[in-house]
Amino acid sequence: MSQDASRPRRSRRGSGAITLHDVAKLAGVAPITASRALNHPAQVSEEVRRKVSEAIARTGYVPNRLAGGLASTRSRLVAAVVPTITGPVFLQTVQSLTETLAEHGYQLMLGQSGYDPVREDALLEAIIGRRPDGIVLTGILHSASGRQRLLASGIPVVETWDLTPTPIDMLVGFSHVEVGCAVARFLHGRGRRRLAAVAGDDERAKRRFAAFQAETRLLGLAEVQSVVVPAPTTLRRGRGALADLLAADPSIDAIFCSSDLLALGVLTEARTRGLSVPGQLAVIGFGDQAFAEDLAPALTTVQIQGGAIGRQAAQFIVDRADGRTVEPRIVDIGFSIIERESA
Amino acid sequence: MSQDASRPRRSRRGSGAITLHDVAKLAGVAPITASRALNHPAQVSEEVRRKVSEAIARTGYVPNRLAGGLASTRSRLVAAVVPTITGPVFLQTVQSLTETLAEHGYQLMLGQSGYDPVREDALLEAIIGRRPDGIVLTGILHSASGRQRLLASGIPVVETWDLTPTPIDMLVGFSHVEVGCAVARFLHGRGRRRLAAVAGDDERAKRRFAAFQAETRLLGLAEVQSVVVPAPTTLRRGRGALADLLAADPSIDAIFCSSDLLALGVLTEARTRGLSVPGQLAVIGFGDQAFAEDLAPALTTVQIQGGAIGRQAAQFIVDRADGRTVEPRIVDIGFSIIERESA
DNA sequence: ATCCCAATTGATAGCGCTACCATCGCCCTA
DNA sequence: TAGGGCGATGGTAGCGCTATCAATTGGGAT
Repeated sequence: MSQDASRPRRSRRGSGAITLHDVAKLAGVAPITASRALNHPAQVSEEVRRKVSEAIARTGYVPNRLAGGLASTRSRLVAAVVPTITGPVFLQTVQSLTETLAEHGYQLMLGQSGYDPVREDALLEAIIGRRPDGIVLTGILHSASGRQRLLASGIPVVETWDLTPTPIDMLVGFSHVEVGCAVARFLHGRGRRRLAAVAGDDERAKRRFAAFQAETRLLGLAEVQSVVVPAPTTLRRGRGALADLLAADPSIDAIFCSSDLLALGVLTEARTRGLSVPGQLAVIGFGDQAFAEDLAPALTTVQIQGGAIGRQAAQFIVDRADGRTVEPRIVDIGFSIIERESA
Repeated sequence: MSQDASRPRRSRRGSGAITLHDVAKLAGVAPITASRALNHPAQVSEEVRRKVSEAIARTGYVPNRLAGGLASTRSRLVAAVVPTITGPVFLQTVQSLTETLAEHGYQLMLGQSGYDPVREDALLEAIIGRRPDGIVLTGILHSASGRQRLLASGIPVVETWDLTPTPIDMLVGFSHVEVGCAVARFLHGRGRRRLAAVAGDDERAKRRFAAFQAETRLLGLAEVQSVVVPAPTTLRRGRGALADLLAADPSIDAIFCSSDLLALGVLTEARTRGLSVPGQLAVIGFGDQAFAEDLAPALTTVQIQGGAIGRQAAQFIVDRADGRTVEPRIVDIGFSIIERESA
């Protein structure tokens, strides 16, 4: 009787929500048994499972994953970092990443690194503080200090959309160098001799461009005309780029664009100038956005399986979280040139 | 001496990472003081602040937000739900949402509801389980049971991209009905008399279309020709839609498209058919995507300040989290018709 | 000197959950 | 019958942090 007489010294805080204890009480089992019924159903009897799920249905209980994560050191949260979500390039990857993770009970945290290294650092801190079970980096060249922090955090990291010999941890991507070479050879094979390029000013686009240029030289063609446009690549930049390119050298007969949107800009500008594509000018894009195949002329472009990248990245993280060893840790997803009408 | 002699009965688990206790010890203060130095710096002396930040720098400590969230019932996590991230419509909103939240120390969790109500329910459960400080719903008509769950969770909810008299909680959007009416009047004012529409089959697009149709009748014009295209709206659908529309009635002189991408499809198809825009056909889009202004002809379209929606939604949630009362809880962000060349 | 108040700092006790170990039957082997 | 092994359940003790209250100090005000 007296055990209850003295009011608790401090007031309870808590959210007031239904907890696992409430469910357990209602089901007539110990809290830990209720926990097992949810997380390791094979370990409890059929009857317990039934009673617990009944109690959950009756109470509308939703497990507190913060508490679960804290106790088990598994947050079931995965962070994805993109430069900016409005760039359409990584969307497919983010989408399939989200979906694949959801299938395994993981939730995606989205971070935008923007173009500011200070923000990038703050973002990393915010992410690591949430103790995600994995971090997916897409299209970002992180600072050395960021790399250091990621390493120190011990969180599985998947870098994507690139291929480097020394990944932080795991990697799924493709070779931008090979893309550049392949496009140069492709255009050459189509009889084009005066190649030009519109390159975004991000690291990867530059690498594609450099390889494109190198391969062009190897093929004994004229020096590549080029313009570099600041990120993000837009239709407008594409229009402007063609204008600049033409002003510098009206004889160009092919253009490799750093993105499909840029290519659409080039196509648009070419049309307004009465330049026929592919007759006078071949145009090839990069990304194979959904709209590419339905343009007039249909856009020839480099296709990257963005969805496959996301799925593989998710798989990497799930495997790692389940304690499986991930081998090999580098997956080259490849690319292909989709021949349509524009080149 | 003996206090240390008996080993702890059970092995420690823990992540092995630096904790606030380690930092506090190094700084020579109590853990709670170190906590305050971080979270309520005004409450501690200059010296403590200095010692603690020094200890943090030396150890590379990153606070565990799961633990913090559990203890304070404030996760500093905000969930955003979009139908699919690959639809470009909400990107601007998601971007500004992420950014604004980041400025206030919040992180965004992204969920895709897809088109499957079962997944929607699972998503809601995953979200609520994380105890976010707010949930932003964009462009989704959630099931009644979902609405119920959100209400029961007590988490602040912001619905966006729409205007309903009975929001779950807070709302920032605009009237799709007004958009439909305004576009009809706009086209009428431009001398168009045989209006047509390409509508996506989501709830909002249908409402815009219905209003467009109603207003057309009010203006005494001919019945609106229309096609409904399944989500997601793509360039291809736009091309097909124009073909269908023309087949049904070659005399149409204006088309209201449910998205800019659809409009681009219509523009593309019109061009391949030698139909002049805006001469023979006026085209008006919806969304004012970045590319709209640089098309040839530049696309006349309905502009929605997606970024403003995201910012306002973030503000709502931050205000609520800070205990401020949010009033009014409904914000009409409006829209405007951007006149360019296509209509 | 006495009291009061504010400013600092600290001790305590959880937040809601799960890892770890212990316990309890029960059946099987010897 | 004793011992061993296994499956199911429970008790305990935290995960790393912060809300709450308590204690201490150092001035003013009286």
